[in-house]
Amino acid sequence: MLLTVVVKAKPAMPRSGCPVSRALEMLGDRWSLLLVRDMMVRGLSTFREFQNSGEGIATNILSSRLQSLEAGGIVAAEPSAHDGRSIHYRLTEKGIALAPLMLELLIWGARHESSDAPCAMIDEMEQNRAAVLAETLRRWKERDPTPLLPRFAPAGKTSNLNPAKGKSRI
Amino acid sequence: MLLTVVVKAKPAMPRSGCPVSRALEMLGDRWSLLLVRDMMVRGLSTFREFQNSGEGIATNILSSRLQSLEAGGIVAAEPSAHDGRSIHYRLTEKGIALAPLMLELLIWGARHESSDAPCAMIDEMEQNRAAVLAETLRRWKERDPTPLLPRFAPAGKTSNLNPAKGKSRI
DNA sequence: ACTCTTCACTTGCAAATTGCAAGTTAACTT
DNA sequence: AAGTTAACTTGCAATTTGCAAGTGAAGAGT
Repeated sequence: MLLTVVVKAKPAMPRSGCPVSRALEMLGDRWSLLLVRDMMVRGLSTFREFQNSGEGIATNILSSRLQSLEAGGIVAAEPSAHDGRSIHYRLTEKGIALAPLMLELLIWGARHESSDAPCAMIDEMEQNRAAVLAETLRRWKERDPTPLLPRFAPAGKTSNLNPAKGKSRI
Repeated sequence: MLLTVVVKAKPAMPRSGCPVSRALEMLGDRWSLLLVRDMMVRGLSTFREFQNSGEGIATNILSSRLQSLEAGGIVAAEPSAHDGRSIHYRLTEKGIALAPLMLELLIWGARHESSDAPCAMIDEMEQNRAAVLAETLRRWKERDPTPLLPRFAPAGKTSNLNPAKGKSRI
């Protein structure tokens, strides 16, 4: 049948052996890290959820990115137990290992580009990096889909990070 | 004269207010962070140096990316004092603030993608994040162009990070 | 059992971006 | 004064992206 899988344009060039360059080969585009974010901090896992995630990714691009992330060992796809149509994409260990990077990206973005993230939340995360990462890892391990962060666009509710009232002492 | 500066395709879409998304609008491509890396840890600063940096960026793309980074306030261009042709690109505060992100990217890349970075070096950086970042900041402030990291491709020499023999106690 | 949705993708195509090679201009060097 | 170098443009072909409209299999509703 000779299936032709055209995933994410890796058109020859082996680039340099610099780890930064290698990492960017996989993640250096507009969408890949956004999908990782959706899985990591917003608890999304299906095609449909990513599609409605709010950034307006085209379905063909979404499909292509999911494939390249899977090919790169960052996400794993598993069929849903309750719905034969549905597929759940989940971060692998390699994928969840992007958490520190994601956190720094988030902090930098909030500090230096205009964003809807409240300053207090960013302050808190910046001062409790380890706790945030621990909580992120916990969610991943326990398959806890509760969003760690709100969506920031549609006047969402506040974060789950503040230990004030929440049950989890992060 | 109506100069038309076509910088880096930001073609309308205001995306979401998520800080991660905003950060990726500026940095989410194959080249931008590579240029930041060149400036941050390899001490490069001129067009020519970036061009010969080893990743094979095309000159028109390089030009376009430098413009977008400048427009985004991440780098600043200043004419060379000694050579009227030459322009030095230097990270701004906003740019050097990407250091933690860059470090995590480097660590992740080295750990999870094949790279030429020696494990010992990565171990060291991972355990001394704060020191590495402090040294990076110092270099930036003092305009010290000595590479913090080697080029990893052409069998370069080892890092400047190891305090064993180096003068700087990081 | 039959129809209507929903889910996860494809496909076709136009528009935008990228990469390559070949200029161009002003500033050194000899 | 001629040649070289730095920093870019320009033209154009090859990719890649984005949009709209399918497709096929699995569930839901009746």
